[in-house]
Amino acid sequence: MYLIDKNSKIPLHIQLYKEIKKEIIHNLKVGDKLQSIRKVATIYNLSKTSVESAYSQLLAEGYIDSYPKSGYFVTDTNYKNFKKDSNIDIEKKEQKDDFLYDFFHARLEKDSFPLKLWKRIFNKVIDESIDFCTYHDAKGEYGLRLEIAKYLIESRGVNCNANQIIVCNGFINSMGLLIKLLNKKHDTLAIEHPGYYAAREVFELSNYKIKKIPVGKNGIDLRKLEKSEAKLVYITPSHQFPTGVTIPISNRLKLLDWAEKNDALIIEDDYDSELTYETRPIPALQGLDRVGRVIYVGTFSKSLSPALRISYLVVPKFLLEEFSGVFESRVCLFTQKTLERFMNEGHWDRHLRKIRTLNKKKYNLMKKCLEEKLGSSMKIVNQGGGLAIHISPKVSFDWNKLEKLAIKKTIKLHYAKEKSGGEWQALMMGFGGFKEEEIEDAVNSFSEIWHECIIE
Amino acid sequence: MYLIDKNSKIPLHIQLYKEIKKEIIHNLKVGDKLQSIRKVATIYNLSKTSVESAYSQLLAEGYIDSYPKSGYFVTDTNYKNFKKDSNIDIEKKEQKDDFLYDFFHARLEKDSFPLKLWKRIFNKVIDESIDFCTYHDAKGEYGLRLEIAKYLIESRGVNCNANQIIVCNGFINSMGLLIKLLNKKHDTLAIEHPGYYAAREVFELSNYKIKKIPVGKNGIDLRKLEKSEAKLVYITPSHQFPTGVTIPISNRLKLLDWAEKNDALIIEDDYDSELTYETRPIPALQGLDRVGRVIYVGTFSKSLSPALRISYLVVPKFLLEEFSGVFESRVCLFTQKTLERFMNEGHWDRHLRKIRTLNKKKYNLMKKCLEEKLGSSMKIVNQGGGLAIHISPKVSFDWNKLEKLAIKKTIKLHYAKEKSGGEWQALMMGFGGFKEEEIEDAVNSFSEIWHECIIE
DNA sequence: GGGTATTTGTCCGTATGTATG
DNA sequence: TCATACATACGGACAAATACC
Repeated sequence: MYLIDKNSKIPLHIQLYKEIKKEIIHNLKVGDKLQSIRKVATIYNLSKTSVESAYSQLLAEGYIDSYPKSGYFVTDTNYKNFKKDSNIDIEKKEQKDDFLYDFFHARLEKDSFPLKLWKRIFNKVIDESIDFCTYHDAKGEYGLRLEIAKYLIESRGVNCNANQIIVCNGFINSMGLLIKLLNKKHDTLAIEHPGYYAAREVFELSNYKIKKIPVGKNGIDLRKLEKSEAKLVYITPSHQFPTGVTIPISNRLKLLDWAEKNDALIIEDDYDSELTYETRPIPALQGLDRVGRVIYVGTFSKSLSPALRISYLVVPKFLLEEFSGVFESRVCLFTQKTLERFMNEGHWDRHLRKIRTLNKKKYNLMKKCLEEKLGSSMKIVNQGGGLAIHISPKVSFDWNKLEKLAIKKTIKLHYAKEKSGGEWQALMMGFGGFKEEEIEDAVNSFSEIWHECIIE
Repeated sequence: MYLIDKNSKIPLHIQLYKEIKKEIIHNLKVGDKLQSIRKVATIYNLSKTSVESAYSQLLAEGYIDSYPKSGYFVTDTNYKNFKKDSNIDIEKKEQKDDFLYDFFHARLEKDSFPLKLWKRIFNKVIDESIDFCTYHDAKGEYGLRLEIAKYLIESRGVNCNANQIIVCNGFINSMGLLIKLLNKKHDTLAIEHPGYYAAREVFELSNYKIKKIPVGKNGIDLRKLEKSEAKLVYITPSHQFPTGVTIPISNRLKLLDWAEKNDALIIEDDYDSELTYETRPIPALQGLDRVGRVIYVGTFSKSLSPALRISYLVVPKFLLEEFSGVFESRVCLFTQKTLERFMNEGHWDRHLRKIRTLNKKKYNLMKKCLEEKLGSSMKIVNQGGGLAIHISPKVSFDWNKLEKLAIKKTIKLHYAKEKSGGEWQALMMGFGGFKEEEIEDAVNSFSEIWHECIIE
């Protein structure tokens, strides 16, 4: 006896389908005959179509077989699987630690992702019924690569075409791919010091030897780079991480010279180019490269959403062939197509303009608040663009106490501790993750613990 | 065959109306019966209403007559001369290097991806406004990992919990991650021969030494595996690729013994487990493992869509810590969340049941067609599950000619050429990518060239 | 045991409700 | 508000399998 509720919101054929499925799983044996469509329709006062459609769903899912003009019979494929009687020993989800304020520089403001828009575009994309059943271009969808190339040429002065773009799946994936390409020719990486730790770690994990090259006020020390004899260097020329310095044009040319003479390669990470708000943004180093020694690395994680998992490489043409072979597309096709359309319809440009304006406002506010609250006890170490203001104390200061107090107050601070040449210790007061209206409160909270650490 | 463009701004019923009108004028005779509304709706994936409305317009304009409960028939008033040669703007389809028939085993039937459903669930997910602005769990979303664990436990007999699952971004990415983990402890991989070339290539690319171990009728040769002294082996125990053999329980236990004694690891690739249709599927090797020597590899590419880029690893607990650190989430959050919900609401189970049922049907049809068309000139090499029937000629046969003819007819054939022990050459007649109604035509076309290659 | 009435799956046309933009 | 597209629900027509006389 099936329970069918005519007043339920659940359609009749679905109700019936579920009831019969239950019956098959619990009470019926292989080969048992189901009641005929007409019989069920009569008994439960349903139309034949409803019953028919319930049966046909069960048929499609393999619960029953149909023998035309004869009846429906329970199939032999309803194995009880391997279900253990006990429920899964679900271990507790690891508790994510949450902070009151996190001064990390490369955070995105909550709700900055254009959800509504993304939804609309996604729906358009999915209605276009692309072929989701075959494998796709290993470098990423051509249309998306084209949009990225257009953007890079126009906004970053990069010199490339769509075929040089490879869509990856986040910064680390980009680096991983690169390493796969290079590891037959390179085993040593030169990297700025202080520099981006995550890049160093990826290469270290792949057993690269790391040569730390100091960073001066004109960026990486070229003489020491030359002396290191490395043939591969990772740099952040537009805004050095974490110092924020920019390599001037003269040094850029020297760097390219170095690469050409030594048959070396330069990995240019343009990590925060989308976020800065200079009136005259610095074009990419790659655009100056005439001989194909620069590999350009970019990402949408910091400007759009880290949850999308889209980044890209721009590789010199001579390296292109190496990417064919076992490599495969890395990013969900829906996401690629949606981003392609997002860019193509101009939303990307609009989005960037929006966050740039916002970041400029936030930078000014952050600076004002810091100066007001910390006043003469602090000096600002770097002033350039970027999403953080680096400060250090002008007075005797107890760094250890600061760390402890910050933990106690659940304020996450970020230090630039590495030493390059002389001692270099600063706090990176990032504002990327704060909303405009949060900044004052955040600085206030920080100011309280800061002042406690000043040694009289 | 009507051309219906779902993207077009022209309403579907209008498009259909025009197409049918064209058909009536050019190809149909008075009294010919049109296909039923339901049939057309199914074939072109339209709603019955759209078709009905096209038909009713044709009815109104006198192209067809309706005989209720019986069908629509072409009337005798279709004067051919009033038709204007209006703009024949049928767009050219992009010419992909497409095959007439591709007998690859692991293809998905076109349109098998549940687009509508996916769209609906995606919209639900995006309306929940998750936090898209922070970085997420590096192993993959917890909820999704839980769903995968539930599925693996119940349907594959895998012994795991959600924390052992790591969401990756396709088979090669899974392997890449694994290699990163292992390369400090392993440099040699044992692999079945013949075996899955893509797995071998990934390891080769990472400079692994490869030991090819022959496959017998009980799967990988255990004695030779032992003699190889490898400490890492890649196998496909449920359906060996490409021979289709299954490792029996006795050998599975021996394999696990070997791993335990030699402190070795087993990579179990369960690549086609979702697709097969045996009444009693073979549980995973991993489920027998009591000491944590098995790494289980699975994917959604073959059962749902390769465009999603979702695969997963199940790693033994002792390896888990190694995965923290620089690794980062690999799959678009939207996609993860959508899949999580897709599984949670039971659609995954239903989807699997459907494709299994379909595959069973297709297997039977394929076998029947092959036997009918090739008859005594062929013998079936393997009969087990899987998505291909392996055949080889029983008569003198010109393999070279077959290859050439296949190219000429744009039929893509797949060979199992590798020799293991004795000569072993077979054609893998895969049916995964065909729709049910295509199989007969595909085999017919193949049969034509097959017979030309028989040497009298 | 052979013809006939009934049952049965399947295909069909139609009407109405509902979500979407 | 309106058109479009789809989901839900109804009952008729048909041919083959089955049961019955």
